[in-house]
This record gives sequence, C-alpha cells and structure tokens, in this order.
Amino acid sequence: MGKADIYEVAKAAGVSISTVSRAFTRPDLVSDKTRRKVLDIADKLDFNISRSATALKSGRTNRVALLMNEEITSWFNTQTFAGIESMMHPAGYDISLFQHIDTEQNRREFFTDLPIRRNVDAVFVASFAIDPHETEQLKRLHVPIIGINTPSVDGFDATVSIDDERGMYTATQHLINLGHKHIVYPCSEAALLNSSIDARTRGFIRACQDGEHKHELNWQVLSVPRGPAFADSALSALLALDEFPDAICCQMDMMAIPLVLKLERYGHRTPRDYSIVGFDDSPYADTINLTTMRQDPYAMGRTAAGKALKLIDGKELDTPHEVVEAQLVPRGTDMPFGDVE
Amino acid sequence: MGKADIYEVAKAAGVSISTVSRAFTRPDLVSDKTRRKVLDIADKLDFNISRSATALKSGRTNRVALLMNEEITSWFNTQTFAGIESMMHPAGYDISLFQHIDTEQNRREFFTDLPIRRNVDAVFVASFAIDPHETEQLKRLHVPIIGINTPSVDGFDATVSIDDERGMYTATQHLINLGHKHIVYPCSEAALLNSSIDARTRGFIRACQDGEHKHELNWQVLSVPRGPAFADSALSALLALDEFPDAICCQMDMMAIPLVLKLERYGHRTPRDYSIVGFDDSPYADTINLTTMRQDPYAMGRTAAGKALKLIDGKELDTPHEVVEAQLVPRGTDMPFGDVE
DNA sequence: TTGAAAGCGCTACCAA
DNA sequence: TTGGTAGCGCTTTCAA
Repeated sequence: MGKADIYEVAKAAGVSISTVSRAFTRPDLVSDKTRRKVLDIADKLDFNISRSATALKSGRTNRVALLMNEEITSWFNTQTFAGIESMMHPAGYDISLFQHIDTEQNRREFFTDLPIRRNVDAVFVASFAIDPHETEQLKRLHVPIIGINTPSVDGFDATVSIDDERGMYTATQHLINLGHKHIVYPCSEAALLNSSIDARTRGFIRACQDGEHKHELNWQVLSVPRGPAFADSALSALLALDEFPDAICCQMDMMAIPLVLKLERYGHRTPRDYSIVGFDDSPYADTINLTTMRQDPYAMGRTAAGKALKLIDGKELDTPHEVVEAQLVPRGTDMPFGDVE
Repeated sequence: MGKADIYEVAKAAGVSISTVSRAFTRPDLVSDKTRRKVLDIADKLDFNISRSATALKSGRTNRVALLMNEEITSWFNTQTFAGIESMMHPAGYDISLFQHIDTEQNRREFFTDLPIRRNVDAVFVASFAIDPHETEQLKRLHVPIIGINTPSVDGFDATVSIDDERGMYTATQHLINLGHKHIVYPCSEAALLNSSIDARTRGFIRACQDGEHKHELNWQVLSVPRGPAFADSALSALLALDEFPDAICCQMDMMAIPLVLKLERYGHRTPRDYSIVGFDDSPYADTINLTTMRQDPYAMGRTAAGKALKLIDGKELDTPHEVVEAQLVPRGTDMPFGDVE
C-alpha cells in the first residue's frame, strides 16, 4: 500500500510496464478491459505517473517561468498570474515565479545566473522594461519568450500589451472635452522600471499639448516619490497647490481611489468640485463610482499563455504581437466643467 | 552554442560528468580550479543542471501543491500564496496551484484522481473545510500535509490558523464595551466551505450572548446570498431594517469598506451615526480609516512553509500546530455610543 | 580530488 | 493490442 512503482503495478495487473504507462498517457492504445484493470490497481496501490520521469524522458520540463516587477500581490500582477495559471495549469504546467526583478541587484543576479536555463519551456516577462542585453540573455535559454506589457516587442517571440499611452491620452482628452482648464496628473516615480507608468505619463502630456492648440489649458505633472505613501504624498502636493485643479488625471486607480476618499475630508468633493479619472478599473473603483480606463490583465495573461502553448508546440502564431485598448468606463466622478450637481 | 549536455561540458572542461555534476551541487568536493573552469565552460555552453533529472534521481519532486478555495485573486489567497512562495521558491520548490476546490465537482475530481500523487513533496490546504474522508485521501499521498486556517487539526501534520472565533468575539465585545445596544452582523453565506466565516459568525453570536447578561442588547445576524453583489445585498438589507443599528460588525473588510462608503450616500455616517468594525485589515482599510481586526496571511504562509520544509527534511516540529490571534486595530470608525463627534 | 558505472521511472521504438 | 528494451540526464557509490 502506497509508494508502489510501475513494476509493482504491472505485476499486479499481469501486464508489462509499457502497458501501464500507456494506460495513463495513451489510453486509446490500450484495450478497455486492460486499461480499466490497470487504472484500478494503480489507484489501489496509490500509483501515479511521475512527472519528473516524464519530463526527463520527454525533454520538456512542464514548467514555465514568470518574471515580474515587485510583488505578486499587486492587483495587476495577481490578475496576470491568475490568467496565465488558468491556461497553463490545465495544460500541465507549473509556474515558477521570479518576483522583484526590479532592483538592480536582483536583475543582475537573475540574468547572470539564469537559474531557469534548461529548466523551463517558456518565459513570461510581465510589465517591465528590459534592456537589449537582458533580452539577449533570455534568448540563450532557447525557449519562447512572451512579453506582457513590455515597452518593445524586440526580442520577444510574442507579446500582448495594453496601449497605455493611448489609454491615458483618451482619459485626458475626455477631461479636456468636458471643458476642464486646470488638469493635474499626480504621478509616482517608477520611471525606469515600469514601462506602463512611463507610457501613461507620455499619453497625458501629449493629450494636453494637443489640447492646448484648441483651448486654454493649465496642466502639470505632479511627481511624488514612489513607496507605500505615494497617495498621501500626492494628496499633500495637491493641497499645497496655489489653486486646486478642476480635474485630476491619475496614473492608476490606486492613486485615484485614496485621493477621492481623502480629498473629501478637505472639502473637495467629486464631481461637484473637480473631475477625476483613474486607470485600471481595479477593486473598489466601482464601489466609489470612479470613472476610469479599464484594462483586463487576467485576459492578457490568458492570451499570453495561449501564445506560449502554441509556441511550445512549435506552431507559428498568426499575430504574435497584440495590442489591446483600454476602455473608458464612465461612472460618477466626472462632470462637464462649470456644471452644478 | 546552446543546448549542450553534461557530456559536452565534461569534454570541453577535460573532466568527467561526475565532476561537472559536483561542480554544481557539491562545490566543496571539487577543487577550486576545476570548479571554476567547469562553471565557466558551462556558462559559455548555456548549460545548467536539469531539475527534472535531479528530481528523478533524488526521488524528490521539488514541487508542492497548494489547494485553495475560490480564486487566488482574493486578498487572503494572494497573501497566503505570496508568503508560501517567499519561503519555498528560495528553497528550490515550485508551487502547483489547485484553485476552486470549493465546488462539489472540483473536490470530487481532485480527491478521486489525486493528480498530485507522487508528484509533490508536500501539500498545503488553505482555508477551507475538509472532511475526514478527504483527509484520508491526502494521507495516501504519503507526504506532509500542512493546513492554513483549517477548521480542525485532524489529519494534518502541521497547521497555522488564526483564531477567527476569538477574533470576532473581541471585535464584537469592543462594540459592546463602547455601549452599543443595537448591533447587526451582515454575513454573506459561505457556510459549508469556508471555515473562517463560520467561526467568525460563532464568535459574534457568543459575544452577544455573553453581553446580554450585562446589558440590554439587540443583536442580529443579517444573512445575505454570497456572490459578487454581497455587499450591495447587505446594504439593502441594512437599509430595510425598521431601525438602523448603532453598530455594525462585519465578517470581513470587503463587507465593511463598501458599507462605509455607500451608507454615507444614504445619510448614515460613521462614526457620527454608527460604529463599524471590519476583519482582515485588507487594502483600503487604512485609507478609509476603518477600525478592524488585523490578520496577516502572508506571515501565516511563511510559517506554514517553514513547517513544510522541516517536515520534508524529515525533521520533527516543536509546535506543529500554531494558532495566532487577530489584533484589534483601532482607527476612526468607532465611537462610544451616545457621543457626538 | 576525480572517474566509472549503475540506476532513478518513465516513454517510445520495434517486434510479436 | 501488448511486451522488451534502450536511454532521457543526472547523482552517487565505489575505486583509483
């Protein structure tokens, strides 16, 4: 009872180990009666095919790597992970997670040692800037490399990305179209490592520059240090302004949500006193009725995983590189400038 | 270049494959010069030890299973996962995730097929009720079984759990001590599968029953269907009450936070009009200044993983079963009954 | 300190 | 449909 190997099962079933193996992995090649008997005995003996042995024999690892910025606990990372997992797990793959590839030291270590070399069937790179040298290193793994929200498609076999720049352009334009004249973009500095954040800032700036041609516009990027208190820093910076803006455009909901809640304590209420839009449509955005740009990292994870599975199988991709658009979700934190509630 | 096996490395380095192997896994058994040379050549040839082969040879899988209720995307599950990962990854283990072991069908499938049999070195069971038959099935895996927030320690080699019942007792008592007379406990039905929720409800009820002996008390459990709209259901149920309560005790922050935000739209403001306490100290609890019971699933994950690693190594645990207490985090949503802001 | 060789548990080829 | 068998890439005795 317990710990039986394939030989014991074969003996108990009166068949060869080949047949036991086939009963599990090629059921169609085994007669119904034999297969049933084998599986039955295997169950009694607590036997199962060893993934390690299968992996060794097949030359596949049944494992993929996922590299991410920061912690998996952020909304974006969790959703991405869950999306990838939802495709890869049923396909028999485990995900080997490498977090915090966002510090100089971790990056160097990872890309020098390349601990995943020969040990994964594909690599996902989620949402961070990666330089050409690092891409070269990944190529030495000789496995498919799939990017999610990477700043460029260079060196990637497949990518799926949101158009952050355009998304934020849309959000900003929305505020400008509502007639707002004084727009502030509170922005936590994450510049070097998170491509999404940079792209969004560029989108805001471009929309404002375009808008200036048609309307008078007073806009600014309000940069605050990153870290756990970035929202409070942004709050202080906003309150320290000579004149409070009539619109706030946020790089992400995690900035917008605290601002909406805390500005109220200082007498600034949305949409009565100012409009605000977020980005992500992350948890509680709906609860506080935040107008925001929706992106769906879970779906992006699934798309990326689908591409990975095809590439692992040696198939060609019809569209290796996909770009998705963020969608404006109009809710209750924006109003035409000058209107009264 | 690329895809070299251990023989090529051995040849290029002028040593045997044994020495190559040792250079990686037993560096102390190889002379400095030889080791350096081998590792250098291995790097040039993009070689690395195969985990599959190591696993097969050693009899270990370097993989653990994590079974969870629902999606990994919930706050509790993500934190738990991240905690386990933070210990297991550096120790060389991948986590094979099994989500949604909370439907009758998924459970039956999982515990019948036992897909992890012979394929993991340990199993974590996170936060759900598991019956004796299922525990028996897990035992057939002949690997350590570690529970996180399981309703009982029976059948587990180790557990780490929060005392939900006592935590909620404390929260409720806190409200009673503030002098509140009319306390409602909005509760989403998750009864059968989530042991924590049940225990918390019991804690609330017991605290109220104890409190009744000393004060007059009007308390009730307000049960609403589970699902994505549970907070809105609770909101409706609260507003439909003949008399609005002066205190609300919530099974979790995800109930409390929407209630605080939405009740305000109906003129009920905390702490002016009512006190409310949550449970978890999850994201935005601090932002809205919610008084709540803090638990730390990340730390529980780490503790559980530490136990798992010892058990995998065949060591005995000093304290296989640990219970931690939730801590009251006093913030701004509670006030002595009758006080004016 | 190093090398030779057996064998971990399986899959897949070939033969029956 | 089934069985025999080589070999996947490594680790680990044992011997040198």
